[in-house]
Amino acid sequence: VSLEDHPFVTKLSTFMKLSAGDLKRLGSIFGTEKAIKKRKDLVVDGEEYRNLCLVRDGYALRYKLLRNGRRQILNILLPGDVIGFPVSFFDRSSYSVVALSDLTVNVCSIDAYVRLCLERPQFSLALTWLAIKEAAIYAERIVDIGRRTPIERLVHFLLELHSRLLTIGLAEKTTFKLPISQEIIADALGLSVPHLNRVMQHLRKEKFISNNSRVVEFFDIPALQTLAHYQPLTFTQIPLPRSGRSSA
Amino acid sequence: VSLEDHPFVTKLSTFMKLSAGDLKRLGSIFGTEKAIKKRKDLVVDGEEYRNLCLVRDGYALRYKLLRNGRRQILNILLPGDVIGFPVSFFDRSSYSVVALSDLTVNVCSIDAYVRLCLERPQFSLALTWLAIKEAAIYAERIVDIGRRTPIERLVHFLLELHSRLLTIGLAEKTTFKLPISQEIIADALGLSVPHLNRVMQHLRKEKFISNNSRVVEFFDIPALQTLAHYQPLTFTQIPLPRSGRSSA
DNA sequence: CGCCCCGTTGAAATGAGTCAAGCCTTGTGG
DNA sequence: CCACAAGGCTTGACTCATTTCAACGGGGCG
Repeated sequence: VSLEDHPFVTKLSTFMKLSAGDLKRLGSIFGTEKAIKKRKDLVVDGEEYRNLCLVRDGYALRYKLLRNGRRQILNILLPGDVIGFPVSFFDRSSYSVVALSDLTVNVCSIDAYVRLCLERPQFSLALTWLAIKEAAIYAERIVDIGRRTPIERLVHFLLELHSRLLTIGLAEKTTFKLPISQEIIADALGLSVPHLNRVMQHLRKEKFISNNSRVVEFFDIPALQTLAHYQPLTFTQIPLPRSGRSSA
Repeated sequence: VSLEDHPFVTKLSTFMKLSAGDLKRLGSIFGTEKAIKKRKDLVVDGEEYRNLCLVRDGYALRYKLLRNGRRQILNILLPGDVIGFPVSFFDRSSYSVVALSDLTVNVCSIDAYVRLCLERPQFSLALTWLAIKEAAIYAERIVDIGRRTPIERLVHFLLELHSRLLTIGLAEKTTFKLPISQEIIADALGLSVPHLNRVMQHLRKEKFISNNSRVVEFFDIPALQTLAHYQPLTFTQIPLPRSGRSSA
């Protein structure tokens, strides 16, 4: 199976070079493509899960449900993201993942990936970089929820989503499709649905954004970035030696 | 320099085996031990930082300061933790790190560590595991701040800190030294200081914990775990082949 | 001895949640 | 093709948890 056009590869390419041989090995591990139906649970809180699972197409949700029925959404998984962060590295999951839309994914066990890493260490570094990126996204969410006002929070969330969609080619410069309901945004930002709704209306009224039928448009990105204290971050390249020591 | 008794090594040992040769190579990279004064900035928001830096002794704080003067604390860095997550992997930092106490650290550049990884891939996997652990801590913090009540939040925070201190041998079964002020806890949990104070008093009054001169004692850990929805997590071992392929 | 940090307390103000209802849109089945 | 159902969006009124602001006390450190 060829992975060249896989959004995961697109993401990897932003911080490392992949040789044809690398791609082939990746393909040999992530060969099987799997279709998942909307609403299907991929990971269940409390159960064991030990795979890397790459989203090729569609959206998913990583979340935790508390006893009192409250839900906190940790992240929205886009094409190229890894289902299995961070749960595959613990004896059992503490989060759930559910498909938001119909999904196609490529699955590979942790064990198989580790074997690949021992053979080609750059893949292990790639995994580190991805885990770090995940941590960085979470860190910004903490700041969002902990100390930013609801308006700032929402804007920050939208800017981040836009930026992530851009890197996998699923957004325009000032516009993108927002594939999620307000309930989901509220649960991601630690707000109630009515309040989120009012904040959204405020943003529309003040002409910061428009938002019709799940398409968001930013009217003044620099202003929004300032408002939300948004700092676009660029990854460093993995500092691999320039020699061909790791080619096929 | 010998690292055998370094809390970082203690942490690594919980999920991988380190040969004598591994330790020696690690020592060759993290050789220099550095003393840092209390209150000294280690990482500054907006500047470049590109080191792994291991805390051997003392405490530090990773935080972000917003324009309006609000501060969100991302994590409290304990002995064995890595200063440089996640900022060393981006072109410039978006967080600051400051020493909470006098500190001794071992520093190593990212480049040097990556060279080590290419030579011994298991170190690269170790870094992945650590990054994942960091992400998992952040994830729980998101749930804390987003959807747990202030009491749950505080208890969860204390349990987690206790568990982290236990793995590096700095806590007793039901007791530990809490090296931080209420202002810091408040900024970590997204609460105001007066309110955190009242929540703390509540916990004491209800005989859940005692807390004198920065020593915390838990009276009924299972009850506290239930109260806070706390799920202790155990890391999986890195699934390295049992053969000695990676020995010195 | 005095200062400063830290913990503590109180009163008042408010932002955000809750509950409940209505409407609009989308998808679906007859 | 229409009718209905279901989910998602919007609105309002009310409540109260939490913040804010301000002041005080104690204890350790210089």
